[in-house]
Amino acid sequence: MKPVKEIAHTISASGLKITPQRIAVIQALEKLEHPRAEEIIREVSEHIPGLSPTTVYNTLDVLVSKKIIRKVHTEADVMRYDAIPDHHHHLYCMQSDRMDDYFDPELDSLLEDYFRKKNIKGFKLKEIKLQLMGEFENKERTVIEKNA
Amino acid sequence: MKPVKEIAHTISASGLKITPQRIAVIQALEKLEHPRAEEIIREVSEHIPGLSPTTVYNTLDVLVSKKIIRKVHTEADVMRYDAIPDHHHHLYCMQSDRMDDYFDPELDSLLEDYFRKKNIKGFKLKEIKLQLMGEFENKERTVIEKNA
DNA sequence: TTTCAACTTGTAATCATTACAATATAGAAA
DNA sequence: TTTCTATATTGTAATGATTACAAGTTGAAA
Repeated sequence: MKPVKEIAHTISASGLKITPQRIAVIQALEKLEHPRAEEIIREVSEHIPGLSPTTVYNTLDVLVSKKIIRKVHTEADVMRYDAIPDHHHHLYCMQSDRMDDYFDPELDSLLEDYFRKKNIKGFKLKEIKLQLMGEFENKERTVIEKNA
Repeated sequence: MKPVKEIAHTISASGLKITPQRIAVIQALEKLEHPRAEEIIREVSEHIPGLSPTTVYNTLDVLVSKKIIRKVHTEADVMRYDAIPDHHHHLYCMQSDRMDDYFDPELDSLLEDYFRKKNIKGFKLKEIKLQLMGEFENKERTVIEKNA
C-alpha cells in the first residue's frame, strides 16, 4: 500500500486539503477491488468511527473531479470506483459481478494506430475504454454478494 | 420503423405475450436515441394513456432478459437502453451526455484476431465492448455509416 | 495563534427503481 | 366463439443509493 505521505501529497497537489477522511478513502480504494460506495463507507468507518456516508460521497466526487480516482460502470446498476488512474481496461463477469483490471499497452497502441488512420466523422476521439465481458475460470477472488 | 408485425413476431418468438405496451416500448426504443427509462415512459404514454411506469420497467427488464434489447451504461448514472442487438460500440461525449452507435466490423475482426492470439490468463473472453470517449464536432446527430 | 474558507457531519429530501397485491388480458383449449 | 388461466398491467407504497442543506469543525495560510 502507498505510504500516507504519498497519498497526502497527491491530495495536496490537486489543491485539496489533506484530511484523515480523504486519506482513508484513498487507502480503501487501494485495498478493495473496484468497491461500491457502500463498501468504502464500511471499510473507512473502521478507521474513522463516526464517519458520515455523506463525507464519503462528497470525497469520491471531489477525487473523481480531480482525476485522482475514477468511476467505473458495470452491468449491475451501482456505481463503482477505481483507484488506478493509469490507462487500463476491465475484465468483467456478469454472473458474478466480478471485475478485474486489465493492462495491455500492446493493445492500446494497436488501437491508437487504428484510430489514427481511421477518422470517425464528426467525432474527436479522446479515450478508448474496453470492457471485456466473459467468465473467470477460478473462484479465487471473493465475489461480493449483492444483498449480503 | 419496423412494422408492428415484425415486432410482434420478435416478442412472440421469445415466448412472450404480445401486448400493446410491449410493442410501444420497442417502437419507442427505435425512435429514441439510447433513451433512459423516463424518456421511454414519456414517449409510450402518448400512445397508451394511463400507462404505468412500472410496466415500462418490467417490460424493459423482460426484453433485456430475452436479449431483444440491451442496457447501456454512460458516465451519467442513469440506465439507458438500446434497441439494436447487433454488435456495436458507442461514441460518447461526457459533456453533453450524447451517445451514438458505432459500427466497425473491421475493428471487430482486428480485435478478434488480437485476442485469439493473446489469451488472457484465467479469463474466457466472450464479448468486447468499446466505449469511445470524446467530443462531437457538431450539434446535429450524425448517422454513422459503414465507413465513416 | 488566529482566522476563515474548506471540510465534515446528520438529518431530511430526492429520485430512479422495485415489491406487492389487485385487476385485466392474451391466447390456448374446448 | 367462448371459456379459462397463466401472464401482464396497474397503482400505491417501499426501498435504497445518492444529494441538499444547514450547522459545526478543522486544515493550513498568514
